[in-house]
Formats: sequence, structure tokens, C-alpha cells
Amino acid sequence: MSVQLYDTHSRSIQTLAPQPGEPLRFYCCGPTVYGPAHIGNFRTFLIQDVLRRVLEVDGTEVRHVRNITDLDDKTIRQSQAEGKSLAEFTTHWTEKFHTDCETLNMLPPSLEPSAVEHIPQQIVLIETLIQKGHAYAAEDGSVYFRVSSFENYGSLSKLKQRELKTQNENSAGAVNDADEYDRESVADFALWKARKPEDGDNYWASPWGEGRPGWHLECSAMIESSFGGQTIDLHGGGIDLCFPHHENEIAQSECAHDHALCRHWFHSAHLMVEGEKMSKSLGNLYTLNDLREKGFSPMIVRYTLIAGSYRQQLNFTFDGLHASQSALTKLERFADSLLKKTGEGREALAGYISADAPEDFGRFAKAWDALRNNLNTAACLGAIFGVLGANPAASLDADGARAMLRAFGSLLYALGLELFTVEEKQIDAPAEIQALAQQRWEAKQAKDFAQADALRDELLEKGWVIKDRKDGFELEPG
RNA sequence: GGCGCGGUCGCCAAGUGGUAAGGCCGAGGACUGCAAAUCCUCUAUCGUCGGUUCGAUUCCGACCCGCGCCUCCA
Repeated sequence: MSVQLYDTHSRSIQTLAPQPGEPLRFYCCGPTVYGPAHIGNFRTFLIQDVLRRVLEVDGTEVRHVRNITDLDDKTIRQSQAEGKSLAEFTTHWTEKFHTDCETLNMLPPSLEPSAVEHIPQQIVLIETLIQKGHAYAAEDGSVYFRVSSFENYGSLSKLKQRELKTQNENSAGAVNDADEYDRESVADFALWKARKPEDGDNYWASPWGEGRPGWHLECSAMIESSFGGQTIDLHGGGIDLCFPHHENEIAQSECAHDHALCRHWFHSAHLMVEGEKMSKSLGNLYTLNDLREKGFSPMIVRYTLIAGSYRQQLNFTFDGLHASQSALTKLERFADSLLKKTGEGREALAGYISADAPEDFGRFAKAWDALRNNLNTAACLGAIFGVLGANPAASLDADGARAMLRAFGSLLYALGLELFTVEEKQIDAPAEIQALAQQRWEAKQAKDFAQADALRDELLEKGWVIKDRKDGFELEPG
């Protein structure tokens, strides 16, 4: 039993394993809480959530730490713009993030450190780095990391220092960054940023004067305090963080601690929306609420965001959401067919959804293997539907159905999918329409089909479609 | 220029050195007064050109096309 996962650093698939007797130490760069998280953010967090669940089902204990970035340029700028204190502002968006996570059925992390609560640890880290010659204070009171002092810089992203420099000079035509002035090299990055007027009240005392920590340093400090300064097993984040954020984390932590920061790097690809890069200016930056207003339940969004390979860009489309909706319904019908065999109601399904995996996944073995093999959610879902296609419930007795439900339930747990939660689009028809529909139903019951069809046509003209069910009818907007 | 991802049925998408999972949509059938819903069945030779091989979509090379990062964006 083991889980295989692609590692960005070695550029190869490696077995994930904790240190003997220890939980797997898993750190994820969390959200910057300066507004509602969008589906792109959630794609990354959801994939991390699925990995964690797969590890749990596989029997690995996981210490999952995901931070809250509540102190950086964006949170400061936005809180000021709204005339709120940083704490008030970030608390609000942190709460909103939690609500969304819960709605998406994400497991809460074991620990959720906040950047602003780790300033003392960050200052200590800077002092250590200065002492060791890896950092220096500039005249204005900012402190920079001396990239040239760390030989391995760039090993994660495979960017050579020389190339970075060349790029900086070429793309800009000239090196003209204002911060540049105080830095020894363009590649050096800020560990501590001297206080500026636009920071408002958001500054802290330090040996180098008032100011605030740099973003990269926050993660290094939180990892250190969350895992006792030990090498962690796994570090996750969006692919964009690979450089410079993670590269800088490595530099800071390894220079301070003289041991590896992390054994295994886990990066997920970004999201496209309808074939275009997601951005505010294109107006295609959706939040969970946006999609809910358009009639897509959170579980549909979850399914859509985890259904593709995590290492490939996912093109998020409304067609895709509809496809997910149908697929999810198919899973629900399957669950129904098994529950019918066991004589249980839908509410019993929850009892089968568990990280406590069966010894044998039976027909679902292929689906489970797919998840353990580099988190192949697409192949997993494919294998699940492959089983469904054979209509296995038909030939099972109650015990057989229960066994299959256990395996199915473990897969649902690993994927974090909940069934029967899709909110029906309950759009109430006006009384007049309801009355016509009722008349039509009565005509149909009386086998006066001419009259029934006439009324149905009339409703259609008024924009409502009748769909007969077993013991009645439903009205949907045409 | 550097690093990286990708081009597989109308759309999404998995995968393997020996003739291609799955989902959506669509089509046909069953059912239904007709529809709907449901159930059953059906649809590809894998960007281009070379090479290796008994055999390549899968390995190697070249090329074309799309996309991401290299500017504190998951």
C-alpha cells in the first residue's frame, strides 16, 4: 500500500511516505484573504484535499497544515481602501473562505497558522540568516536575502541565477525597479520591508526598524513553527508559486536550518475559463457564489474541478459543469440501486462513506489504484463508470450490495464527493401557470389527450415546460 | 531566450510497444396516449514528417500549433 505522486523537484514520480512513526508532514500555501477565493484557488485546494483523503484511505496519518496569508501588499492595500483595520478585514475573508471550504466538502487542515501571528518567529529567522551571512539590511531598514549566498538557488524551478538576471535586464530593457536601489542584486528578495506611509498602521518593530515581513518568509516561518523545524515530507501549491515563492522558501529555510525544507514538491496546474486565462479584466473570474447563482451546486463545482489531471491545465466551462451534473446524477442512481438491495434509504449512504477502506475494493480495485497512482482522478472516475456500466447491483444480494457500497463509499470519501446534495432548481411557477398545469394533469388522467396537449402547448407558449413524473408533474421554465 | 504542460471520437478526457477507459452531447431501440424521465445499444486508429522495432498512438529526432511560468496571481 502506498501512494505515488509526481515530485516537481526530481521531475519524477516518487512514493509518498512519512518518516517512521511520524505522520506525513504536509504543508500547503493557503489563500491570501483579501477577497472571495475563486474557483482557480479552489482547484488547487481541492486537489490537495483529495490527496490528503487518498492518503488517509491508504492508511497514512497526515498532518495537514495550510496557512492563511493575512499580511501582504494585497491585504494591506485592500483593507485600507475599505477603511477597515487589517484584522477586521482579513477575519471577514478568512471566515468566508472557511464557509466555502466547508461547502465544497473540504476537510479542515490539522492546523491553520496565520502570517500575522508569526511575526516574532519571522524576525528570529531573519536574524539567523543575517548572522549566517545570507541576508543583509539595507539603508532604509529593509532586509534582503542574498541569493548569491545559496548555491542551490533555482534548483526547484531549474532557473539558473544567470538566466534570471539576463531576463530581468532584457525584458525591461533596463533594470529600473525602484527597490533595486538598495539591493546588491536584482535576484535578492525582501525578508523584511521597511515601513512605508501607505502601510498605515500595519507595521511592527524589529531590530532593523519598523516594518513588516516579506511574503516568502511568512511561509518559511509558519512551516518551521508548525513542524518543529524539521524537514517536511510534502509541500503543495499552485504551479505559479514554484518560482519565485517556493524557491525563496527553500533558500530561507535551508540556509537557516542547514537541512532540506521539504522532500517532495506537489504543484497543480492552473485553470482556464472557456479557453481563456482567468482574470478580472476578462470578467471570467468566478467564485462559488457566482456559480451557485447560476444554478450550479457546490458539489458540481467540486466534481468539475477534481475530474481532470491535476498536472494539466483545466479548461473550466459551463458545458463541463453540465456534464459534471449529469455524471453526478449517474453516481446517485447507482447508489440508489445498491441501497435498494440493502433495503436502506439514501440517508444510510453516509454510513458507507469512510476513510476506513475495505481490504478489498473488489470491482472498484482499478478505480482505487488510479487514485494511488499519481492522483489520477480522471482514470478513477472512468473506472467507476466502467463498473456502473455493467449494472452490478442487479446480481447482488444484500450482503454483496453492502460490500460494494463500502468500496464505493471509500472512493467517494477519497474524492470528497457527497451524493444527493445537488440543490434542485426550485423555481416556483406563478399560480396561474400552476392552475393550468393542474388542469392539464386532470385532463390527462381522464384520458382527454387532446385537451391535455392543448393545455401543454398553451403552457409552452407562456414559457413553461411540463415534465410528467410517476405520480405527478413538474414545471420547468422553458 | 530559459523552465514546463499539452495537441486522442462534436466537446471533456484516461491510457498502453501488439491494433484505443470513461463522462457529456448525439443517434437508434424499449417504455410512454405523445413527450419527459429511466433502461439498452451505437460512434475514433491517437498534430505532421522521419527513425528504431516483427509491430508505435505509446520510444527517439525534427517540425507545426495551443497554453503556462520566468513581474509578491492557487
